[in-house]
Amino acid sequence: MQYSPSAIDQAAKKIWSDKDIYKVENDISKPKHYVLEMFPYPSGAGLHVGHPLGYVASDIYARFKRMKGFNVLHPMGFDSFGLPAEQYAIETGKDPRDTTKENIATYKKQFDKIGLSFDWSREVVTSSPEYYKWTQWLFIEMFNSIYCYENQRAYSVNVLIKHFEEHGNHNNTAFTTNTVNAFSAEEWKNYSEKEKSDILMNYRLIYTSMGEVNWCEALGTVLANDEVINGRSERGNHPVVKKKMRQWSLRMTAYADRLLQGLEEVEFSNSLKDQQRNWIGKSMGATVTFPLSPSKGRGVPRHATANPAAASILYENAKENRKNATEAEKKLWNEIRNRKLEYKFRRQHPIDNYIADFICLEQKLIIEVDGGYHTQTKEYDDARTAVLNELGYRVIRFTNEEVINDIENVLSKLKREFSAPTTLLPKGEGPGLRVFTTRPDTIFGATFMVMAPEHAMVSEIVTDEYKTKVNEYIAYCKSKSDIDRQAEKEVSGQYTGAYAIHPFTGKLLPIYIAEYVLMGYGTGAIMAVPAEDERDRKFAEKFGIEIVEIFDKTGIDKTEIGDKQGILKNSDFINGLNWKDGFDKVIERMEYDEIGERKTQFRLRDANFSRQRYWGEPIPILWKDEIPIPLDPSQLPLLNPDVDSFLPSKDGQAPNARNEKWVHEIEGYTREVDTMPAFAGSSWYFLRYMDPQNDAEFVSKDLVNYWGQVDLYQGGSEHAVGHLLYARYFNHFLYDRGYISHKEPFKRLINQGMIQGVSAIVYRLVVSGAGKKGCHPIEESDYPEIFISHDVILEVEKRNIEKKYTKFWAEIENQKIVKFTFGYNDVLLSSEEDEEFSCFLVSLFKEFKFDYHLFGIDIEPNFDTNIKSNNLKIDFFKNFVRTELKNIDEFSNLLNIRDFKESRDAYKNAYFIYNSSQEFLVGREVEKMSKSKYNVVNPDDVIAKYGADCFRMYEMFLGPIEQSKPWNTAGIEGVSKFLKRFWNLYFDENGNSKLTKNEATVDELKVLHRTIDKLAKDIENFSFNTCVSALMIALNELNAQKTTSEAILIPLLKSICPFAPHTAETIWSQLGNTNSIIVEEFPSVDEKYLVDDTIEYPVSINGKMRAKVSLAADANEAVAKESALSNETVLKWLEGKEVKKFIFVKGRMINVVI
RNA sequence: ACCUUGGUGGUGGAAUUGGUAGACACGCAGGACUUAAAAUCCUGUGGGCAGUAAUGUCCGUGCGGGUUCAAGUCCCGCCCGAGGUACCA
Repeated sequence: MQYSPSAIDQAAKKIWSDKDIYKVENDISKPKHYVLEMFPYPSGAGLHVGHPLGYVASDIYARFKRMKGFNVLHPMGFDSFGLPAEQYAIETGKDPRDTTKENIATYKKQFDKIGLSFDWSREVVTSSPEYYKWTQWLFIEMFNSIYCYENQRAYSVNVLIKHFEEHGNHNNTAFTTNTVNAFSAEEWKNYSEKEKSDILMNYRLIYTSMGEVNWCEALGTVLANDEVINGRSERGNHPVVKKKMRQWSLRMTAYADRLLQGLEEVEFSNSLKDQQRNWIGKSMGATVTFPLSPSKGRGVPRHATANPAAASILYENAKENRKNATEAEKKLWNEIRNRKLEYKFRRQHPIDNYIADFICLEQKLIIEVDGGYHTQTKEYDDARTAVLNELGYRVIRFTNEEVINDIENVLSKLKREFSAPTTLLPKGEGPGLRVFTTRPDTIFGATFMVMAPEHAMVSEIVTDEYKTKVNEYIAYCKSKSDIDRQAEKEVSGQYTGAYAIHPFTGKLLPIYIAEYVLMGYGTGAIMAVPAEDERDRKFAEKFGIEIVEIFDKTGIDKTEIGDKQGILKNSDFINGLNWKDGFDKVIERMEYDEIGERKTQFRLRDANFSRQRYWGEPIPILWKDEIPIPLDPSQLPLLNPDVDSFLPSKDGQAPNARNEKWVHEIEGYTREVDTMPAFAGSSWYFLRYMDPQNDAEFVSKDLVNYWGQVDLYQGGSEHAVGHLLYARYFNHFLYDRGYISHKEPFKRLINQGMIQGVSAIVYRLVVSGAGKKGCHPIEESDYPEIFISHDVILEVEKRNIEKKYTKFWAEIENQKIVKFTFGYNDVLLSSEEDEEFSCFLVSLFKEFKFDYHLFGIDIEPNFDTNIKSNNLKIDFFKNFVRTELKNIDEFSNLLNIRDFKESRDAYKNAYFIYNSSQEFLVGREVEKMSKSKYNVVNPDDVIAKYGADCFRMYEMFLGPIEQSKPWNTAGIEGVSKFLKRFWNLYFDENGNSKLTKNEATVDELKVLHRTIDKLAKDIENFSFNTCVSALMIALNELNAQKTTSEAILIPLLKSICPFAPHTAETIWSQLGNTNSIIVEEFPSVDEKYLVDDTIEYPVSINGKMRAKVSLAADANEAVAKESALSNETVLKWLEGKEVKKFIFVKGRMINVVI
């Protein structure tokens, strides 16, 4: 047989399919090894060259392990629910069930072309009912589970219900982040079904709550973050707003600590662990409440209700009273302390000139217990009540007997009082501004407060004077995504006119709103410490706010100055302490003063588990009277209903609502119409591969015990915090509920870098409005598309000071652009240099006949008019579209305008701004290869030309697996030549075997065993590029030695098998073997060929390599010194100098210091 | 902005983890074979300077400092690219 990649591929594949070589048996007598790829989404564009990088790598690993005697599970399947298929369905009306099937078929064909050793009998597809039946079952399991924070594990919700029935919610250890009113067992029993359901909803691991979504009114649908650009929809440029909707959520916060601890027992890279740790974001700190001040005068902390003149005496008396509490007082205190009645009570609390027995400040409710220690007259009591009422307090009295004999009645009376309306508190005495800080020790450096612009309290505290400005600023922030807000380089913010009061110093701290504070983190407000925080400092500098230094950093090495160093100063009672001691002391004081408390905060949020989409698992819930009831598992799977369109229903509900018959299929109930997110199915699929056809369980216990953890999980680092955390959470949950026997799903994880695409970027000019104050957005359809050649953009960019601006305003006068405003900086153009560009803009406007109305400018359409006061806003740099690579010339980056116009309807009438050579260039950007970015390169063509093995080895040869790099076929010829020469090592030009029984020489054996040794080590380390190099080196050396010995070439053939299985298999069978080489044993290393008798030592002078000396491998330092110092070159360097130091590292090098 | 990660010849990358920088391959240049081309094979190939040459010598791993006998590798401070930032998967 002649060398021919396609013939080799076919021959090998025939042998494998005849033998069904990849079928994996559950043979528990063999040691197992589970090698898994991250679940691919079967995109309509088919597999691209980026995917196989990881697949080939783990295929090599799996084949290697198999040849090493392991029973290797190496399955593949498809994460086939998701947005792209749905989007395609909306656009074309095609059923995603069909398109998904087609896409999967394409993928499988492509996988097989590459020669990946998957056992397709174990294929798992998330969108198949046989699979999602179990995803739905899991939903119900989680819905019916709660998490006990004391025992750190999940239980059935029945455990909690039983607890409620026996004890109410006293000593309830179920995890929740909500506040739940106290109730007794008796009360629980009397609650309605709805009330019970609502209470349990606080604890279920899957629960409903209100959550925010990106709502696009024009499209009538919820958009993914991906689909929103600058506050507008990617499709159609329509406005997008945040809207509250009822959502299902996954209570991941319950597992925050477990997910953190679990990282200790897995072999992930440190960087990946760091990413997860940072994502979970456990931080220790404190919440502090800063009282608010009215805009004029001073407010006081809410609990400081005593008459200031008498305060110190009153506090002393109160303390005394607490010590001498009566029996009734003690009993009542026991029942109401620690928020047992939801609200906080204080006892013996001074108010004005009195001391109340018990007081709830939130409710302005005072409880007096009569007949106790202080026996006043009725007149006195009445007078006192009158005064308290005057101050806005309600007073409720109980007798000693009532409390002692009928406490239940007392408590229920109290609860009734809570529901009575309370008057709103005046400004400055309100609930205060609550902040979370990880650095309570810096509290004396706090000189201002910053709230997120969307903080609910902003509207309450803003003074009339600042209302307009604050609203303008809020509108500005609304148009930006959280990411954009944080990425903003320019500091911005707006003063509200209000002040908070520093709880220790009483100083007034101005309250700002600013985009850099996000509502989603902590409490949505911060105490700003400009001395210690970079962003706070910048803010303070910009707004001229005082910066109080609080750390004395003298004596600390400049290079080491960082956070948490130095000794506290200007900090009252913590002066002279280090940060940690200050930290503890401040918290201690805050807790005593009841203005704050120690708090552990997680950044991790509960995961949203609802999608208002069609193409996902229907949520197996029925609603009856606002109560969600899970389906009985026997009714699963709940299939995706047929719908007349994949768009949302008329009232904005998920598409499933369109099929009303389905929604009301079961009488008296309404079906949940939301579906699950894509991560539902992909968070547990690795368990299903063990037992893919089991219809009775999601996986049998025996099989999960045998296959256990995934030994090697391979996938992209883009899944570091999403998929990997969800999957770990699901696995921990299943472990807790006793379904599987291991907590962590993935033992070892290798991150593959991405093969990136090089997208073609067509820049677009967006003219969006007019007016000095802000711009009035106009719809995309109001004017035609305008595209600009990339080099023109670069030209504009070059003239800008700030490199990354996104906006500029142009003022136009006498047909010339006279002034540009970039962001906040004015840039005056020197007329000469910018003549050309001015002209381009003017001609642009002429091209459009400059219809001002078109641009939303209300002004005479006359160029000679002075229109200085009206500004156009033109966005360049974040406005671009990507185009298919076939529309451009890969080398010159010229756009084929005709093809481009054809590619979308919207571009048919587009305008193009050329460069001075009348050319139109696209920009190129290296980014993730993805269908949506039109930068996909398909592997099929490569395989057709070079064969599967060449493709496999070339992908490996590109570089380290974990590194990302753009796809480039430049070096593929080298690998192709290698394979051909490798074939020619075994066969002459007539296709006859060249192998002989010649005895191998020592040199040949050295080459062989060093290669095998290198391969075995590098495969374990997932370093495949060096494996390919090693094989190339081996071939070069064996060719030079004209090796024909079987003793060398047969082991070599086996060692290349994991990398180039088609070539190895075909050579193997051509040599007359009838079994498959895949089941042969990987050759082992003979250590004796790895060592050399002599070593060539490099000799350095002062660290620079100057000479070489050959020494026996066991030479000692004395021998080395003698040899080195007598070397000619070394002597030349030594001339006139003495040897100060001689360094000898055995087996490595020699360094002579002179 | 934050978290993670990377930056080495014209290009992809190697470097036993602190010890000969540029393995292996592409590309390029020159040569052999050929009427010619392709394919194949051979030689050279980081840059500067000196030399006819062998060779010698200086510089050189994004930039600026530092530690060390010795730094691509460790430390400090920057610059740039990529991934993620919770509904792409």
